[in-house]
Amino acid sequence: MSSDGSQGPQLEVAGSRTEQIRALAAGLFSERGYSATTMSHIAEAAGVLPGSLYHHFESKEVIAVELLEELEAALIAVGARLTSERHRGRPDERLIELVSETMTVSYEHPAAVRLLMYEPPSVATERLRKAVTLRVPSLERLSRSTMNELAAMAGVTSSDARVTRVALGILSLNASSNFPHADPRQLAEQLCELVLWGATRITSEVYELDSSSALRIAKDAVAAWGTAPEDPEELTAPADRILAAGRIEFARMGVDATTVRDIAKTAGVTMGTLYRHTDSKFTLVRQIIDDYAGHFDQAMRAVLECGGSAAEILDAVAWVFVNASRRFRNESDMVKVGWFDRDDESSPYFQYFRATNHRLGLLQNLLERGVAEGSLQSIALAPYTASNIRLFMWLPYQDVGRMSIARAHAYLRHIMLNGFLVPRL
Amino acid sequence: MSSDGSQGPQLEVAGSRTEQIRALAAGLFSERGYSATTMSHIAEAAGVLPGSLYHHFESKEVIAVELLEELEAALIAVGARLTSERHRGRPDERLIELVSETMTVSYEHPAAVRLLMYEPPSVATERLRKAVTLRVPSLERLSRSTMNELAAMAGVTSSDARVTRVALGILSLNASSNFPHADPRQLAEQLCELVLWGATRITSEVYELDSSSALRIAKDAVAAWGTAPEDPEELTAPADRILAAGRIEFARMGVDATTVRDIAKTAGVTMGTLYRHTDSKFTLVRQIIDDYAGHFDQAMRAVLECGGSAAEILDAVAWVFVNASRRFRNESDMVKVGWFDRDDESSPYFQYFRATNHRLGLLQNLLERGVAEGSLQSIALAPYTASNIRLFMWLPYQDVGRMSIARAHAYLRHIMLNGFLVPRL
DNA sequence: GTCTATATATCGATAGAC
DNA sequence: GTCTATCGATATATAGAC
Repeated sequence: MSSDGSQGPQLEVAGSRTEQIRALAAGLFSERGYSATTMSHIAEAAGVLPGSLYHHFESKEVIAVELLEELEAALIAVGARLTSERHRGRPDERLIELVSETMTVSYEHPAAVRLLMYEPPSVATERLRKAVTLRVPSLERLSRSTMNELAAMAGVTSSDARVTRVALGILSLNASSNFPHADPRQLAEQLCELVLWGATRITSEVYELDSSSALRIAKDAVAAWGTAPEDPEELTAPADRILAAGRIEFARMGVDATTVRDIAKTAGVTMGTLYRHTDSKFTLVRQIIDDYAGHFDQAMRAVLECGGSAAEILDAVAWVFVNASRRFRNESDMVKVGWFDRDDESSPYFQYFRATNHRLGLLQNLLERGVAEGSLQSIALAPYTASNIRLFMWLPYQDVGRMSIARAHAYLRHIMLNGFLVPRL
Repeated sequence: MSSDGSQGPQLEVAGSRTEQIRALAAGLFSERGYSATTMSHIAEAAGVLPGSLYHHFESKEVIAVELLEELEAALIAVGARLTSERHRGRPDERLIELVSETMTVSYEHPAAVRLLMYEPPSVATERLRKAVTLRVPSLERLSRSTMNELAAMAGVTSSDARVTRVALGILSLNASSNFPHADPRQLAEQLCELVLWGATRITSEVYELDSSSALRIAKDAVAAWGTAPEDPEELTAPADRILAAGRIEFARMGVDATTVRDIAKTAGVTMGTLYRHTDSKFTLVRQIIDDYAGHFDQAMRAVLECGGSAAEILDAVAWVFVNASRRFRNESDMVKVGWFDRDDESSPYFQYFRATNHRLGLLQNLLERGVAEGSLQSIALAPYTASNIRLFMWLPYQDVGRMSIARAHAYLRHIMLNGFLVPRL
């Protein structure tokens, strides 16, 4: 169009007004989230009135759809490029390349990544739902073949290969959310090294872990959580019904998209009753998160401070994580979204993330101690390792690989301590 | 529910708040029309804020749907009642009863009638569209059997019976719109007498009408209208394309619901271009209506003032009407909606309806002259007769009976001059 | 059942670049 | 003369809270 050779004005270049505004919207979406960003915010950023945005986009939602399409296109481009370079280099290097390139795309499209991974699609219309289910067959093929090659070399089961591949895919795409300021190459290398080679140096220790006192402490602490009666129908006290309803609805739709009316309905109470038992939606979120945080923190601290070997404690931590992501499935979904408000003191998640941060420090100390003791490899001291371990353990393996608690724990024990490349016995 | 015998407060009686507000909305819809009535207007009438209305109705549209359902229920009730009284009385009296009862319902549900007949359903969602296609089988059966009985008695064709039945149905339901303050019984009697027995006394005159000078004048005037090139695509001048697009869109969607963008799109021009050729949507409506009004008025006046016999002129007027409702089909649809603003000086239809009113006076004079001459029956002097004649001639017979111009004119000639009960030769 | 606040969206109309 | 981007006003609707 703009290269038709005539001397006419060539306006349809990259920086069209629509693209400018889309980019501004992307910035706001990635900072504040989709629902918290209003058309007025976007308009203000663009220096126009809200109504004027509708000259450029037919709705707020299509902005999101377009951003997701850009992300998809970028991933397809990476897939195409890497496919043409297939078989160049060693498989572990190619894996790092794959992860690194995906992470680079993640950093280039943080708004879309946030939309994709953190904003529950239940709120959206068909169009957005479709845009959110993004498929990149070329990248999937590539990661499958690379992991299978690695697995074949090392004699690892194809099941482990599959779970590990999916886990790496999630963590790669989430890079820009999880590590807002990291270098994708460096991050990819550290994550892959951790996963491929694990954190320990002495693999023979592994087989003593089942009887470690750290694990016993972890199991006791987890058992103390009890089981959550998740169904509000089964509860009698209105306050409990409301909390149970909140857990379900907040997790399902996201806190922003869940209305107080939704919760009242699920709880089987009227709005009036609801407001007699809680003072605000904010408080409700706080109660749910604080309850969860208390249980989780208690278990984690008991384990982290128990004085076992670094490897034993790491293994016990894995137990806590695997159990927490099931017992507190709803709460995990909530804090996943809340992650973006982690530094906002007025956020209901603020306390939770402060505690998380503190525990991350304890994990870091643990890793340092392990290296000093000689039980952990020095890779454990790389800047992102503690976070990578936490994120890797935190994945919902019940979905990723339809794994039972025992299998998920065994898998994590193996990956964390031996690494993917060591065959399991 | 409220008669459960307990001593609890019995609040859910007929005048619930929701019903009160629906009634207020009905009043506004019937006065100002559906699209011109905003939720703020309704809220103001109810003494609440606009948002509060959504406690009672999930949307503005469902208010309309509910009103239409009330109308439908009322008609079904009439159908049931009259069905149980079937075969009582003479068929002409039963016809009057049927029309009268339908008109009574029309007066009790003026808002729904307006929605049903005057607000084009193209703007609505599926739900309203469905509510607008209202069927009352019992009433249809009843009117069919009554008309067939009359037809059989008089030896009239079943085709005439069908067209007449549909025409009476439309005019009955529209009574509250067409005659805001009439008595339904009286109106029904006059309409039925006109239709059953016609306006003339001397039926032999009829067969001279084809060569009357009034009819020749009417035919010449109609021929002078030329044919309208309705498709904007075929026009080159932007101004003409815009007018043609306006005619189509305004008629299809109603003026209120048609946006300037719609017109620009149909005309194949941009908004900027449109506004260089017309100054406002209002002006566009005016231009279309005034053009139509000019053509129509010229023909009508030529005929009404031509000095033939009353019967001849009435016949010639029928020719003009039948042709106008085809040649100016779109404009007819527009003024049908505009009818409600007929007394509003700021309406684009104001001039048109002033002229209409003036012509109605001329028609009235004509009828009086006919009675004085002895060619028309004295029924022609009843208060609503001139209006009834106008409305009856004005019906779109191309739809009502899929009739050609010639057949529609012959039908009207027969009904107006001889009445339904005289068989056609 | 209502309030207050505010969100998304529509629409008539216009300014101004080209 | 045409099109892009915009304004200003306002509509429908939602949501938290009481």
